[in-house]
Amino acid sequence: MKDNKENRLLETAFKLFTQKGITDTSIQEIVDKADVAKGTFYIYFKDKYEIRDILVSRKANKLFTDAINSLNNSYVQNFSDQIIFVINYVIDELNKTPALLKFISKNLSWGVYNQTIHKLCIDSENDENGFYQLFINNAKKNKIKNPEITLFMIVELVSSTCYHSILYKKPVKIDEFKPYLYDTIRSLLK
Amino acid sequence: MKDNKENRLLETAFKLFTQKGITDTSIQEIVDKADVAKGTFYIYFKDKYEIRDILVSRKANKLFTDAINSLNNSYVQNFSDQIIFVINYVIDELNKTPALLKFISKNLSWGVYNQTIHKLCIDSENDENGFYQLFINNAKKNKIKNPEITLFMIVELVSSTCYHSILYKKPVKIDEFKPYLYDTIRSLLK
Amino acid sequence: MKDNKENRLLETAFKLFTQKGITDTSIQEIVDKADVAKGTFYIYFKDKYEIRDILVSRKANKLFTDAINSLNNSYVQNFSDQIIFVINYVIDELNKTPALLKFISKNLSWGVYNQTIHKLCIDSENDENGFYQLFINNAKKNKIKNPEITLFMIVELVSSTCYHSILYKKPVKIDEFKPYLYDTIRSLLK
Amino acid sequence: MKDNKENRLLETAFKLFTQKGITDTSIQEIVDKADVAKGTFYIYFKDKYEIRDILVSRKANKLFTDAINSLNNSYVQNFSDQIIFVINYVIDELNKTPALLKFISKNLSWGVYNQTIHKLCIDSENDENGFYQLFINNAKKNKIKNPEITLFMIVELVSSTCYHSILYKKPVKIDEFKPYLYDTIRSLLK
DNA sequence: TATGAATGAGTCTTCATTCAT
DNA sequence: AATGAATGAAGACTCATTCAT
Repeated sequence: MKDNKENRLLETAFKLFTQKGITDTSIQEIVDKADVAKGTFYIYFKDKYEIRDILVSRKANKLFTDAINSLNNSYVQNFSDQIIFVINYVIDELNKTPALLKFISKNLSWGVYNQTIHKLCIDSENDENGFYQLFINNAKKNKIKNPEITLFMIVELVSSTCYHSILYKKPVKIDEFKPYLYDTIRSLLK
Repeated sequence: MKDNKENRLLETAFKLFTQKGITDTSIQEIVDKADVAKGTFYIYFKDKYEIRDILVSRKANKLFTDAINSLNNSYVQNFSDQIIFVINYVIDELNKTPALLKFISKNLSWGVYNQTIHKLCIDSENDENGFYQLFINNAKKNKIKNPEITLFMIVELVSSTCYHSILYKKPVKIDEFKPYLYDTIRSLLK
Repeated sequence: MKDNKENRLLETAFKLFTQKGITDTSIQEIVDKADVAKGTFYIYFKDKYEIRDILVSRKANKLFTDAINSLNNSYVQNFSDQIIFVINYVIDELNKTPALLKFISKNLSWGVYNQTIHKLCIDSENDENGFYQLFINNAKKNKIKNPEITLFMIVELVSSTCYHSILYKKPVKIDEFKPYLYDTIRSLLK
Repeated sequence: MKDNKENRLLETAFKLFTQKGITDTSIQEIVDKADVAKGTFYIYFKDKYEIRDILVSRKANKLFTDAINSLNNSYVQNFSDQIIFVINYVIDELNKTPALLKFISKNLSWGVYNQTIHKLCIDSENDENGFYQLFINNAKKNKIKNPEITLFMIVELVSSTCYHSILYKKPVKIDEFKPYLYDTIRSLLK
């Protein structure tokens, strides 16, 4: 990641967005902390919201790619185990950086999520590489009736419950919650 | 509900909040559409966010109360059936008014939800009346291991998936999605 | 002083004016603390500034009247001693209630002061009673060249220096300052 | 003084402050008359009161510096004469621009005055240059018992009486008043 | 590319004043 | 005489966006 002005703006915006929310972050603040002139912002971005979308996409992509890469470097073969491996990787990452969790959750709508997933798939040369492909392909082999709906439920259940469990430790902390979550996922994959 | 200025402000704010979001709604707009002077707003509310909190609480309370009342007027006896009855009632209501769904979802955090639930319980004369009590009590009788965590997963799964299914009809419409959802809930209650 | 609404408003306004200044005191605050309706304010007073003027006049009048009465009850005969007696009385009173000093100083312009003095004179049945008459008459007897200008200098010197000395204890406290002040006044009266 | 926006704002604010007082001058009015956009005001100043403080300091400093410079260019040697020379210079200046007198008087408290005087002293290379130093040093040589208190009385007497004499010509015009004032000062310096 | 002074529309908030009851 | 809900003008302040350099 080069230290050019564009990247400085992106990273500074990310810090501020996660610290105080998008609404409470002004462009003035971003350019000040990025040590860049105000006009420069408008050379690279249309407005605050463009920078937000780029960030969500970047950060989410990296998270998924890392998870898939990690899976590929492992020797996990069983389908359910693979899915839970990926989910567990992502949960652990988000548990390390709750600010990232908050940011992605607040801004990663199902639409954007789908786009992101879709992009990951079509961007990867090999169809097998993406999480979506991994899931759909294997789901068919495992005779899951409606893979897309099952994936939808898993994604929503995981993201929604972990959001609260990680950020507010309610009703229990994430480590305590994981067994219940993974049990439920396994039962959904049968 | 009387047509006094306070209520006009509340209802106008609700319309605008659901149409364009809280951030993009100005107090000027609220008072203009409510046909009330600007100063009048500040007689009744501290700011935009106070009006939001009152609305979330009001609307959510009504939804749950109506659902429980409807259950009490029915003859559904089985625990799982009761839970699904309540959920189905709420889903149908929200499906009729997607704006309400959007508004509550965006603003009803787990904390506020818990408070709302809690209030519903302690306000009711009979302990059995609230949804939370209904769930916890029956869950024990049905030997569910950790009722609170199970409820948490159900609530998050339902709210998160229905949000997308109702509002964006993705991945499928709510009517098509219901069977999958209720199956999953039943399996969680075993 | 009867506890009617008019007096409640006056006394409440005085408290607030001395505590936080006139600009920072709203009519709302006055009526709230006076436990009176907002409209009632406008029955008795035109606006904030009318209440201020009434207060200044009342408070200043009382101060001077008390001082003169005290002088009349004493056996001080010498002219300089009488003047200093009155000044000392006023200084001691203001030193007890610095809020009153601040309030009067900020609002008792030379014009209003003159009016006040004038009123005191014409309102009193006996010409000899007022401070102004006391000064002018005796000054002539004592062959002071220009009594009015001398009084002007004394009044301004006393009010200006005591304001700082009492309120800020700068450059010295009032008790330490008094000897210098009274010496100067005596030399002005020669 | 360059005709940039900052200076235009300062000078416009000064005019308005002296004409109608600070409270009755709105920022909108300042920027309108300065022919500058509203936002520009906030680039240079935090609020109305920052602009006031800058103005008081600037104007008062200039007045004192000019007076001292004028004294240094003269051949007045006697202590009392020097003090009266400076006072007379300042009175004449303020008499030319009563608005400046009003503005400084209302805002130059003893504290700020002292600071201003102090600054003038420590900023000058030669200790003898400031008015305060001039006074204190010579007062000692002239065996004045308490120079600081004497200066205090002179400053307060001069400012308070001249304020009324210049602005309201009461009880007499400044030219008529000067002899009495200077006599009093001379007697204070003995 | 890069700058940052300047803009001015837009927002929140206060508060003196009115008036129907 | 008393009320207090309602008004809306007026003010402070913010900030995304532009543009001449």
